[in-house]
Amino acid sequence: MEKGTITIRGIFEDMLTILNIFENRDVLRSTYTPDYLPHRSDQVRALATVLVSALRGETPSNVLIYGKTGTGKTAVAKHVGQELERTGELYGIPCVVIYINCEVVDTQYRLLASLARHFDREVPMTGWPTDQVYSEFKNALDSDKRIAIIMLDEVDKLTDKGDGVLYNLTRINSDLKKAKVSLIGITNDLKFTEFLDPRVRSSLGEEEIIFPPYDANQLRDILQERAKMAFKQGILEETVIPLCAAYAAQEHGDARRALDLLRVSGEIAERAKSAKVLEAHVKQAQEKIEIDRVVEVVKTLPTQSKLVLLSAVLLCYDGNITTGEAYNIYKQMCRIIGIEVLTQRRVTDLISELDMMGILNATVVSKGRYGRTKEISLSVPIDSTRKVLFEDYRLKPLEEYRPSSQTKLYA
DNA sequence: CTTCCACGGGAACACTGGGGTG
DNA sequence: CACCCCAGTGTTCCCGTGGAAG
Repeated sequence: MEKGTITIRGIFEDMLTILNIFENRDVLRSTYTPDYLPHRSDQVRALATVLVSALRGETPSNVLIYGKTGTGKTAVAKHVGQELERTGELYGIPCVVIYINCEVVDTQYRLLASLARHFDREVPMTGWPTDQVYSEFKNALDSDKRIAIIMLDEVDKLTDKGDGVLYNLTRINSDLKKAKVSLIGITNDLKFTEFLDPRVRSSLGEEEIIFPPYDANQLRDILQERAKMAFKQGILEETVIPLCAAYAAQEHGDARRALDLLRVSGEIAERAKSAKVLEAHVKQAQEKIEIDRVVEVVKTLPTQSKLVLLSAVLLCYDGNITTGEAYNIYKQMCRIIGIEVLTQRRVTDLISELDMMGILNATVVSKGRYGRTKEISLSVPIDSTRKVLFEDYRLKPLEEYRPSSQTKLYA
């Protein structure tokens, strides 16, 4: 950055003269739902085929939708849902589509509560017994003749006790006099059903729709489609879109990722005052996205997890880390900054969580006579992680801390 | 075959933030 | 108001278990 000698005068003119390469940047955001979904007509048709019976006054089968992230599950489901409601209105058949994202609403109570609130029933955030909320919802729903489609996005995120609600919901039809319910579960966890109560599994999975990942060609089509709306004419170098598509195809064909990449590439080009978006910008964007992701995740970690991560960071300089060593360092650091020390049991859980988030890599290794441990390695850039960790004021005192070698197992 | 260490499942508990009731 | 009920969450405690070095 320059020193504080910038001239204020003219600064805005300067900024405004930057070529605005975007026509409409929001088109590239993940919140934007396009009207046209390339390469998904099979899935749209499949879902519509199931739901059409609602318009004939029958209860549609429950549906389970599988597919990795960014394969268009949510977009398709919402789209078909809207279309169903619209058509229902046209024909005078009351269809209600309720969309719930279980990543936010992730407990039975909250799920039932938000369903009830959808029918304008007042339910407190907490406090009631669950069955009371359940019957509140049931009564509200049953007050009229209608068909309700409940879409549960990311059902797998419903925590362990979640299958209790699912079980109730799949059986709710026998309790209802006038209304009918059918469920649409959306998940990106292919093994989700293995975990489920068999009764729920068979009922929820009456119909299954698979969303395969996009290949590079399909991603290119999608990007092309959006780029037309997002950028001004002739701004993109020809290789940009294929490159974005190729990168994203490597990451399990995630369309969201591809769009992000394209948008960030554009933003980088814009900031570099380039008249065109070049291949190099895409490469920069790829790195930036990865780093941003890590920084964001690490920053929002709870203190204890940060501490555990920090001990891994400090240890990773001398090769592989085992839980035992990491735990010792962790303990010392807790004492230094006066934070309560968690049990080893808990710490292994925290490590597993970090593993899940892709910050660490932990694999169980058996060292024969010397027992069994998890071998930990960092899977993120060390230095930026360190930096982010020390941004937390509670960890600040540890900046000088060096793990003492007395913790080595063999004396 | 033994031995050793941490893994990881499950139960139990403490605590939080809310409600209803007398 | 005091008191008990409830769901949810984070934690500790207890314990059976894996598996290769010795």
